[in-house]
Amino acid sequence: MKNREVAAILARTADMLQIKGDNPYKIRAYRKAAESVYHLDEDIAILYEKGRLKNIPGIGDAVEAKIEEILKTGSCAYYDRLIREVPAGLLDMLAIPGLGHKSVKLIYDNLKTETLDELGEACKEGKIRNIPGLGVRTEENIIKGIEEIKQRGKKINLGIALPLARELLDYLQKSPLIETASVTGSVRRGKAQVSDIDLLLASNTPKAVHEYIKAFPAVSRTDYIEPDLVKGQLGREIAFEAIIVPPPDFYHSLVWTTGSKEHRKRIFAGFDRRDFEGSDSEAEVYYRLGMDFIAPELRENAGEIEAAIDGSLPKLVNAADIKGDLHVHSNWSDGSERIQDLAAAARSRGYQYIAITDHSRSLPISGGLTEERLQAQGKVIDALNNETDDFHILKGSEVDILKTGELDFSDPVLKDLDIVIASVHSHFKLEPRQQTERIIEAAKNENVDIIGHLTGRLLSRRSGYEIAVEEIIEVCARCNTALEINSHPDRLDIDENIARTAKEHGVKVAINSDAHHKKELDFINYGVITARRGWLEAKDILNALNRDELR
DNA sequence: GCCGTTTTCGGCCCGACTGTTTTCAGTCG
Repeated sequence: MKNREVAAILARTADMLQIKGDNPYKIRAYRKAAESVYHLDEDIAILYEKGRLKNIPGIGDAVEAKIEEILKTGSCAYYDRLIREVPAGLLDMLAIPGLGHKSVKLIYDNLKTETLDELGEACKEGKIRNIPGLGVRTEENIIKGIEEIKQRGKKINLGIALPLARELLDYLQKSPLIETASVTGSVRRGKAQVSDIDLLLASNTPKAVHEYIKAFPAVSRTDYIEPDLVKGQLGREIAFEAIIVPPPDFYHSLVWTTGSKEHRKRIFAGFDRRDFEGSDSEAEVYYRLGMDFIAPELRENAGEIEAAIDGSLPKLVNAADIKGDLHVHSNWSDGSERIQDLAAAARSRGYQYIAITDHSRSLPISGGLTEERLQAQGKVIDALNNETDDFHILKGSEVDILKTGELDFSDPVLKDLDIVIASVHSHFKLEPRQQTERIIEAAKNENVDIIGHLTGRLLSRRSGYEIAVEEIIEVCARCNTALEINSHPDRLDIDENIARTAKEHGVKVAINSDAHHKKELDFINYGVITARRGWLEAKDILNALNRDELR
């Protein structure tokens, strides 16, 4: 049982209690406990064995007992009882934007609709508008929300898929039955969302490999087996495929299965599988194809084949090129760690600098800083910087772009900071023209260095706001304002396409973690993958600069 | 249900928008 799964049970407990209309503070307690468990640095099972669960903030006697039960049995009686009281479909309804726990309960009490489909039907029959407190707009909103959910399908964010794929890969690589193994498919190409996890294995004993795969603890089901293929499920909802090939075919198959389909179709046209037998690397496969090695992230038939033939592929940015993180939240706003602890974590990653960029005052839920507190924070940072020469904490802010395009701090205050990220956190539904102007206004401010999460998309939850991206990029190019690749796996915003456009216009890109916990500094890897998919090189990246160059 | 450098009981981040109302509850960030 992983931290993530324990956290999910606690979070669903909170959801069900909320639908039932239980004590709001109890609900918040469960949410907080779920958050804490999710962000633990250590394995919760190990903490439990050491008897240290109660050291976790937000976990007291009651939740401790439940976690103990969950670790031992996979669930707990309290949770099971709630499941019987609250139909699972009601939790799905919470994914509809604008529909919260109260409305879900209200609709259920009146109509007894238990699933998304039933709810959709009720809307179409005009039954929602008859419920006191709800109206036609709510009805329309629900229909739209359900459509969006259906359209998204069952895609998984890379942030979930990649760690799982690596875990399974680790396990497979330990087996003497398997000569070589790799993650492959869309996960290997680093797509922000994938539909399944694919692995490629080289082995002469596929049958024994089947048994070995089935024995992996996270494999919950194997439902399709052929001599060279195992299809199944990891955990409760993630599909995987393990493709088994004879060792001499491995690298050809790796190129083949990594895809994309369009890339594969074009490069292998006119070739035969036998042309690649015995290749000892992917580079050799590409060599036999008459072109340079193409990094997996580029294999989308977006010009990479031509570039590989004429030797003009970009030298893609690597994680090792990143010299610091320019977007991190401390416990001065909604982060959970002290500035010095974040700095220590960044330093141990080999960074030269970190920027503390807490929220500004207009975002009260996040504990946004007033100008006075921002100045006080600056003094704390000065003092920390005085203690060391080989690492630097930059004074920054993630300042809110207000509805008008004005910023949440005055220019003199911003001018004093080392780095300013301007981001939209409110009024997502402005007219496209107004929304575009609003961001352009911020990008033009000479104190703004970076525009944060440009489109505001949240993968699987919310599309970005409607803006004229290219127009904003042109302004950024003129005003020397950078764009952010927000590396949070729920955002990956800007995406690879916008990143590539930015590069073409000469706009620098900052790859930022937006960490709220020191552990989340690791998110940067997803940002690097996205940058690579956008053809970016180290010279395009703001925080690939050394500390002195950056300043 | 958690927590405590005045508390083992009585507190527990907040402000704005939306859609429903006709003064406000629900949702969001």
